[in-house]
Amino acid sequence: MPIERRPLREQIREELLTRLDRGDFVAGTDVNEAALAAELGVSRTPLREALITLAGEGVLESNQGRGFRFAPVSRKEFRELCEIVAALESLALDCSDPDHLRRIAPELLTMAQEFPDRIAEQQEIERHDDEWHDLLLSGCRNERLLDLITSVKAGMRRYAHLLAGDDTPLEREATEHRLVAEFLIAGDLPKAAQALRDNWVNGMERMMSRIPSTD
Amino acid sequence: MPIERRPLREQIREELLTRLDRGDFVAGTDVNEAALAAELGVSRTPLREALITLAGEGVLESNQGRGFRFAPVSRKEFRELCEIVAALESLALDCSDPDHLRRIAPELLTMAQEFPDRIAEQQEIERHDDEWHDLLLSGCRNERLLDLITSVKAGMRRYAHLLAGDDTPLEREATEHRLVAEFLIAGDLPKAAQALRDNWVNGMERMMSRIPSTD
DNA sequence: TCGTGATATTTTGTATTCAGAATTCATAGT
DNA sequence: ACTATGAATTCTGAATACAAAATATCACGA
Repeated sequence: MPIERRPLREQIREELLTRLDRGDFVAGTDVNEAALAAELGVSRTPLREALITLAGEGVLESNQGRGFRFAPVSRKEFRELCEIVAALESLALDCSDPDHLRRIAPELLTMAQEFPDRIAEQQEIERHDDEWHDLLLSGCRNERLLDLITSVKAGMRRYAHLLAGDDTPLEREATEHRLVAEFLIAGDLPKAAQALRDNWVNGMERMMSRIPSTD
Repeated sequence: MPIERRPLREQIREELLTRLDRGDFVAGTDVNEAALAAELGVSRTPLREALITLAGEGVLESNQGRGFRFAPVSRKEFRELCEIVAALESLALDCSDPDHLRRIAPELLTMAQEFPDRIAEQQEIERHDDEWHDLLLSGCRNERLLDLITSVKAGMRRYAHLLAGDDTPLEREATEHRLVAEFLIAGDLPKAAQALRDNWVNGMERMMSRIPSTD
């Protein structure tokens, strides 16, 4: 087996994203490069490279002379991101091999049904949801699109911890996933794509109230 | 007036993109950081920051230990990018204020009609096309989406110089722009969005033959 | 002639240093 | 008491230095 060797900047980026998921960072606050670098046990150089990457993904903002800060959250931006991901995942479905979709549809249905319990940890729920979406898009032949979706979703991670601890979304999520899977089994791609978009729109509406209304 | 002060990495990024437009770089070749930094008159640090940004936009690829290289072009990827931009611009139209669209529609029509002559320089044609699209999206309220479109289009610049010197696309381009504008004047958003998508699809098909078929 | 391995050179990835901008703090003047 | 001014400090942006990895060079032997 090949042992893992990737640039520090990528490892740092991932570490920062998982910390973001945990809600370790407060939106709107600025990054102290020296302190963060020391905490991570790296120098400022690869840290800054990771910060620049994250800024490109919308996780951070940068201002000349005053460094980086975690981009503030807002309902407006969250709505914007959901609209974008909905359109992109819908497109990904269009770019997928219909045969492949039919083949994985049963698996998607199973996953939707065995949706984790509401007592499950937030992290577990998110992991399960991610896996479902990953499987859904596994047949997409547009590689650039998959990369783009990953990148945009990184920008959404700032909102992850705001959702934590809400019950109602769960069964709703499961229901919609089931719906998408059933349409795929029936071979009705347009309906599946529509249901997928609805999933994002509803998810958005559901979470909206938990986001500070700074706008 | 406030004098312009932006980070070196951004200026470098732009310089590299304009050189890309000119076809100065050969796709698939790797970047020599020291040489390029010297040529630009900067140190490797901000250059690398720019390279990392461009890698995030798909202009470059990076491999552990062997630095950056200009991402190879392929018909497959070009098709993928066109599909993405078509979907995103179409979405941007959906996110736009209908009143604003009606208001700018005449201007869009005018611009489509006074499309630059075929003897105009390639650079001029591209500038005109960009301006048209910028105006079209000027009413989009989804700011994140606009940023994303800009970013994806940066990734497409690698293909810009491959198109240079082709005549036929010109009037076709103008026709489609006119079509979109006319639908907007008529207030028929869905048709306009469809025409816009067609513009990208047709543009893609037209250019396809000029891209080396490495895939 | 081709391949193999040791050595030299180049180039990247990361750390460190330096200069200048932004911020903070204290002090003087109103 | 409050504002303005300037020094001190902190932090970023950029340059330089260094270590490790990759590549090139070359000698040697099958």
